[in-house]
Amino acid sequence: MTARTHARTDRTSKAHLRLWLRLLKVNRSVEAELRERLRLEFGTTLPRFDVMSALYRNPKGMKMSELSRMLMVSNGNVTGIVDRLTEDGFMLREAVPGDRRAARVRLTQRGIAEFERQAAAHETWVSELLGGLGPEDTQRLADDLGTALTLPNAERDDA
Amino acid sequence: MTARTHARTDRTSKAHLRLWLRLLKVNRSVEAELRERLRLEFGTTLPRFDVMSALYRNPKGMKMSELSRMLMVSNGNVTGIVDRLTEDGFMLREAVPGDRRAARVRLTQRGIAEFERQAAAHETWVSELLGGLGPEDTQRLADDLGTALTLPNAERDDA
DNA sequence: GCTTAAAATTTCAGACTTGAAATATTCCAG
DNA sequence: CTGGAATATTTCAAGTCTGAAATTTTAAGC
Repeated sequence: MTARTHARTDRTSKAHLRLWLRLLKVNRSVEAELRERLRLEFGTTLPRFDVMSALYRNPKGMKMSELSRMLMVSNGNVTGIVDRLTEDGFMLREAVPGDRRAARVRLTQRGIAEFERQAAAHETWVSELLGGLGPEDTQRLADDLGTALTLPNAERDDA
Repeated sequence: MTARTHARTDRTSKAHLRLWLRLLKVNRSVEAELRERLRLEFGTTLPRFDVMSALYRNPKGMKMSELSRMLMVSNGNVTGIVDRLTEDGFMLREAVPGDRRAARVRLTQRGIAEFERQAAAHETWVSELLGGLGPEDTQRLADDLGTALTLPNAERDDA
């Protein structure tokens, strides 16, 4: 390791750090705004929206563990959110035929209808909040972010 | 509004949405990994690290409301985190001379020393996690993200 | 001086989140 | 078929987070 190598490494890690802080700020700003609007317009929260979104894309339902893995949150966390959404009549737990341990969760008709209203507004809001980026920059950013992660977390679920 | 305009608008908002989902995934992956490592290596959490980081950059201390604004979290949230960090001897509350409502919070010597250890590891980790990006991509991404937000949240605090 | 609005902070209830422990069930080697 | 590892989920304690209400102090107008 020469002094020159150290300098280059250090500069790169500083750049990575700067990028991370930017990313964090954009993320927090957008999330804060989305949270506020979901609360005011639909009386719901971001985690609830996320769960409903995952189930909307999987009409046949998902096991709790699948939900947990896709959303990258803990098992216990999903339990509580699904509990509350179930109380509200937006989803329900079904038994899995071959396995009495597992439960399959899916949206009710009411849940589907409600989510469609929310999703339409959500897409508009996101586009508004990221409005500073034209189509080309947006495309390029999305692509670059796809290659950003070193971890083996890049699953093919965003086709 | 012609059909053509609608199509272009729709395509752009879909691209924004795709970007937002990518950003969310990168953010969650990196945060999950950083949280895990902070817990295992230092027995601390991301929110605690964030508060200490803000105070490290402001050695003279910050008011609770300044902390809250900079970190984009609620006032009540900061209160609890500062309480616990104070119990641990990493920071302390001082009276503000001219204003008996306000309190200034700053790191203790022990807090400074502890944060410096954490920050060094943190920078290494972030760079490792974003290792898929070379210096040029990193720079460009950071710049693009800086122009992403439409909201008036882009303060000049990341020099 | 008095009153009232504004500002700084804390408190609070409720939701979200984690990691670990507890439960229940399935799978499998012997 | 039986004991134990593995899997699916829930429960739990503790911390994080929010938005609103309460508290305390300051500032401003009259």
